[in-house]
Amino acid sequence: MGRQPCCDKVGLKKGPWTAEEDQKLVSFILGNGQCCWRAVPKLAGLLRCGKSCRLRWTNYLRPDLKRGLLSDAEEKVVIDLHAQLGNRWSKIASHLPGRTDNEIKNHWNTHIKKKLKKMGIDPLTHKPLLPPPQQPPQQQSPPPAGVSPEAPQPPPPERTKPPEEKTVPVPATAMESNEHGDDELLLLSKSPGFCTDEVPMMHPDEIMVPLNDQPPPLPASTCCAATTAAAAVSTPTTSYSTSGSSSCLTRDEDSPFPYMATGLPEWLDDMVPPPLSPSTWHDCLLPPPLSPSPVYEDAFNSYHQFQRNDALFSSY
DNA sequence: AAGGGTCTCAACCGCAGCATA
DNA sequence: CTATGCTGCGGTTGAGACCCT
Repeated sequence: MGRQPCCDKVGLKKGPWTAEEDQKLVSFILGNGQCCWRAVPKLAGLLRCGKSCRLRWTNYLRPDLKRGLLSDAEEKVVIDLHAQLGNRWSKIASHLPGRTDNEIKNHWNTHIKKKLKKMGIDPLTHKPLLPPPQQPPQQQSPPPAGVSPEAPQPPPPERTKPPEEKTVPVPATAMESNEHGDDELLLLSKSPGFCTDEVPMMHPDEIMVPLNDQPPPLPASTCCAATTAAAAVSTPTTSYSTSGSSSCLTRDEDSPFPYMATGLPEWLDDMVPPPLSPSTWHDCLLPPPLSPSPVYEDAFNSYHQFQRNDALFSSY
């Protein structure tokens, strides 16, 4: 009945990851692609459970992550989307390429919540904070600036699904703030909505690196197989360029590929081991799909779309 | 300079829904 | 159809960094 347990949880390490563990995990994934997380720790020689590996990769090691604080524009998008979706961080994150749900959640709790309270806005309801006691709930005052007047009540804090959310509506304020660029926001809203954990299963054979149309140039020192693979092992949402023109990654601090912007850590230099043979994967679990993934073609096709989105961000 | 308080964020926990045998 | 395992997600925690007195 059922499946094999993912891990026995006995003798597994917990707590902060060491550089050595990071190295093992990155090395393994760059060399072998992402297959079943359950099998990763065993194959990578890690005393961690697959869940922990997945989290570490998606929240910290993924090469396409942006680092640093959210920009004002990103913050605004988060606020608007939160007004629509509530605490559905993964959905919100899917609209912010290079950001993880965990990162957005943290930023919300540590920065945005305070900011909104300071502005007299209830971060839960996105309505003006009620003045002390004896106040009937749900007053009808107009919504504050930056909050969509038509934004429905965010779902209750519990994990209940909002009534309808097939298409995430573009925040009205964002739309209004961009009269001539509606299509760009629409594009944003229609962009492949990948949650940060929804990294497509990949195998090195699947990695497709755009060769024409000037892909983002890599720093000379990092133009190695590892870097290329690192750049390619990413969700389609990350194939955008953060620069407004051409396709160069010029803003280091905003680079979706932190290792590219700052140079790969030394330990990545001679990383990328020979990939596991399919039979090794087989030994562990299912064989990975070996045909080229159309996902990355789509990603590359939407390359310019994201360039436009970036322009939109900078116009806030 | 030291001690204490506050803040930040990586990582863990546990639940819900889905997949599979 | 049922039992069990897996994955994804949101909430929470706690160690380290930072700030203030």
